[in-house]
Amino acid sequence: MSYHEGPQMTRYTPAEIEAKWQDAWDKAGVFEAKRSADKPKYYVLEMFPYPSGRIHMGHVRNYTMGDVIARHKIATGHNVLHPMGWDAFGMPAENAAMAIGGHPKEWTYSNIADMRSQMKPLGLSIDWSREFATCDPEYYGQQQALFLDMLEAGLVYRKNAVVNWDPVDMTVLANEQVENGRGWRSGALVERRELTQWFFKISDYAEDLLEALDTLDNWPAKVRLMQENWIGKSRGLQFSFERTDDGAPITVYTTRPDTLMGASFVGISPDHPIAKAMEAESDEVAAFLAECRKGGTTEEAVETAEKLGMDTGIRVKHPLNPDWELPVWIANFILMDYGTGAIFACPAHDQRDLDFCRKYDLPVIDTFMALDAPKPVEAEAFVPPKTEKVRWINHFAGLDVATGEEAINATIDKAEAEGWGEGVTKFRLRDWGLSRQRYWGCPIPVVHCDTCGVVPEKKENLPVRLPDDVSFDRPGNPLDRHPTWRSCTCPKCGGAALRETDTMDTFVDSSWYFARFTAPRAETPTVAEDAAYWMNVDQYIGGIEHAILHLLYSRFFARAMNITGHLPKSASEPFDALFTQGMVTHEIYQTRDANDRPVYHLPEDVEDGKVKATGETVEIIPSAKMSKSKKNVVDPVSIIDAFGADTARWFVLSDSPPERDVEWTASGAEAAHKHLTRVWTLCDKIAAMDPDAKGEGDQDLLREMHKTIRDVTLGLESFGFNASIAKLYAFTNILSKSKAGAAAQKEAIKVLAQLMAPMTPHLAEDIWALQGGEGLIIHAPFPVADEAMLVEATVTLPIQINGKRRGEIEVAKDLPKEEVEKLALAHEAVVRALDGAAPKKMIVVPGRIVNVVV
RNA sequence: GCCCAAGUGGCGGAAUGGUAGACGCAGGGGAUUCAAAAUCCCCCGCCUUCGGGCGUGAGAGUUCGAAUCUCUCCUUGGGCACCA
Repeated sequence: MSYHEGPQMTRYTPAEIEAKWQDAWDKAGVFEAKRSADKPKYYVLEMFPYPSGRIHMGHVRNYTMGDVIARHKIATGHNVLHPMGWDAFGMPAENAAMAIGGHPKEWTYSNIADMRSQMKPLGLSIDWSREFATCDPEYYGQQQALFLDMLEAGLVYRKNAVVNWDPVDMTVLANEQVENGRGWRSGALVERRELTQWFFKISDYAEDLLEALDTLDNWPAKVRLMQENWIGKSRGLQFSFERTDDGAPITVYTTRPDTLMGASFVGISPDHPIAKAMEAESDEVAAFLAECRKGGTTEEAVETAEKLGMDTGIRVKHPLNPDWELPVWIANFILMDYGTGAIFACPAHDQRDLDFCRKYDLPVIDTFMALDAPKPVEAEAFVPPKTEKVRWINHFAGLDVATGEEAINATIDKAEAEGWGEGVTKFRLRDWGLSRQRYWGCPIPVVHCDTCGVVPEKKENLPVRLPDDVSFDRPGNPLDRHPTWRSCTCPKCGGAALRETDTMDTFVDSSWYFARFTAPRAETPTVAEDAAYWMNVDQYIGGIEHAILHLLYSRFFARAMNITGHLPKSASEPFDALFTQGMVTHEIYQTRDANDRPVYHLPEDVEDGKVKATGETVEIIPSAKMSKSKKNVVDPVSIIDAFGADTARWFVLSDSPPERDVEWTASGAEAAHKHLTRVWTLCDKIAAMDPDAKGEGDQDLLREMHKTIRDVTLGLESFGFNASIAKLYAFTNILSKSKAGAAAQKEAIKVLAQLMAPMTPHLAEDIWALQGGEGLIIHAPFPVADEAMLVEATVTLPIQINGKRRGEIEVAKDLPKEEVEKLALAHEAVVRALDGAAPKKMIVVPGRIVNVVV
């Protein structure tokens, strides 16, 4: 450290300075959000975590991004709300109780305490006074009040729906508890079984939720597209097939009515009323339906299951030709939830129908063929885009060459004119089933009374609290078998009644927490003035895995909360801007045991490709999402202990664009730390300069400084944190080599600290203090680039020949096109390429490029 | 099976129609040091007959010009309604 003159250099000791500044922020209460009219408000929110007990690098990345935004907004004069809470209900707590004993409540609250203490050293700009957990009775009691208001508003109802049923454990299983069609604990083959369950009428809002996607300009296009596809608006034809017996007609819905002449059979869902009626009378049908009900409830399980069918013996008449009879089959791939639960199959133009027809030897009839290479369908269905023109065979509306779209419209028009069918709009979106047959969730606040039926609990009796004395030694819902909890009095007649034992889906908890943060201690779900002031969330940040369900449910809830008076109309779209960040990944280190089974090793136990303890060589598997089972995890706490929070923060932002995955590498973390040490040392060096010392290149340094301000700011405003950091690296290089005078260097290092402050707030505060900055850096106005310093007199124009770069010329910024052409033609590379001939064409894009076509 | 993304040097990535590889890691060379660590400086896509040629998962297309736009395919990741 003796390579330059000056006082004894200090060491960069993050442990000391980080604690010091966190303490200073706390004392000054800088992150406490208060309503005030003097500044614009800014609400930044990261998706709140599930309290698993340990924070992981994904959390560090997520919360650091939010923190960068929050700190930048504070520095640009905003009144910032940046809260934190816990998505605390859910299955893992019950699983832990089953596996290791204890109570979900104790497990959860102890995890929250652990995670909070791991999170605090990161120095996040969080208003901890607003913290809550969704399992706090103060929170879920308000959620129950919301539920009652929604019930009253007609947004909640009960109906039957299928669940995964474990016939051995006699319990409902979550999708993730079904492994290869078997229950995770019992190993029994899972069945689909119907239960009466509670639903939110999200389908009432299908059209609105779809249309409003267009207003979400600051959401990723891919998220909007995913939601659009999920809502799945379609226009099709609904009509009925008359039966040849005297049974009621079978109503079908199809999005491809134009293929009606290619109909092969009519298919009904195993859950269709006709199938169910037959089940009671026929052992054969009952056995077939039992077969269809094997397997889980997921769409994936249903769609990838082997296609099964059974001829019901029922025959129907083709609507266009009463002499044409079609068989009615029960088919396991038809969903009762979509359309009418019945279809007609056109195997020539639908692969699924074709597979089915080939298997069961049903006819395949072409209805149209390609214009260029017409050939009958064999093993592959012919499914061109609906916008492609095709040649129709025997089209009943007289079409010859037309697109699918045109044919669909013609068919619907014809059906409506002739009165045998109508064009209808349907949505793929189903109502939201919120019932869960589990303990650790928000109790649904209704009672079942023998005389009054289903009765809402009175609001003054909320919260309906979960009982603490429960056990998890048996499968099933402990609320069901609790000796006394269910007993209550009917709010309506005062007679003896039983409580509902279903609890709410945890997605309900996370569908309004953002609104609760605006008034977290209120005796009502929200407070009008606070909601009006803080909503909407200006920037929401979270994982892409929540692109559909969580975000769609939250959008629905915001609407429901508006009509029940808990949110203003303007908050119907609660998230003004959304950013979906990528995961943190790491290589996987694997060896094999005596039985050739894989054994995984923590990164900290591996050195130079060998297991430290045994010297075994590890196999390196490419980076994947950090997971405990693969042991490719790096504990943020140990990184903070080794390098400090600023290093961890700097690294998770530096190496990859925020929306992409970032690979954690030990060398990358060390490099980040090395860089921060370098900035620290540079600060010391500048502080030690004679304040009056003159130098050379002051203007150049300041010019670069202003360019850096411009570029870093742009990065901060557009989630280009990695780009901002690259510019900060570059400017640090320039500053450390600069021979400028003391005043310019001091200005430069202070601005550098300010630009770094959102990412490395502790280091920045320390530099600011050492360089005599006024107050806390977090309160100092963010630097603004001076436009005058950004203007360049000349510009370097690349010269291309046939689009390939072959040279460059330096020209005045506003040199006329003709002059540029002359200079380009005089360039030696151009002269050589032309070899005396005239150029075919010249493209001059002022200030950008010259392209000579020869 | 269906829906949505992503693919660029040895590695992470930059450039969103205009100089491909900014910035960082790894690597190589040098300075400093008794030596090392640390630090500092320089080099660093591939091939080359030193003219240049090739190069952004593969193949085609649009354009004066394509990593960027279009189509087909391959691979990887996310979601599929009871994981959160």
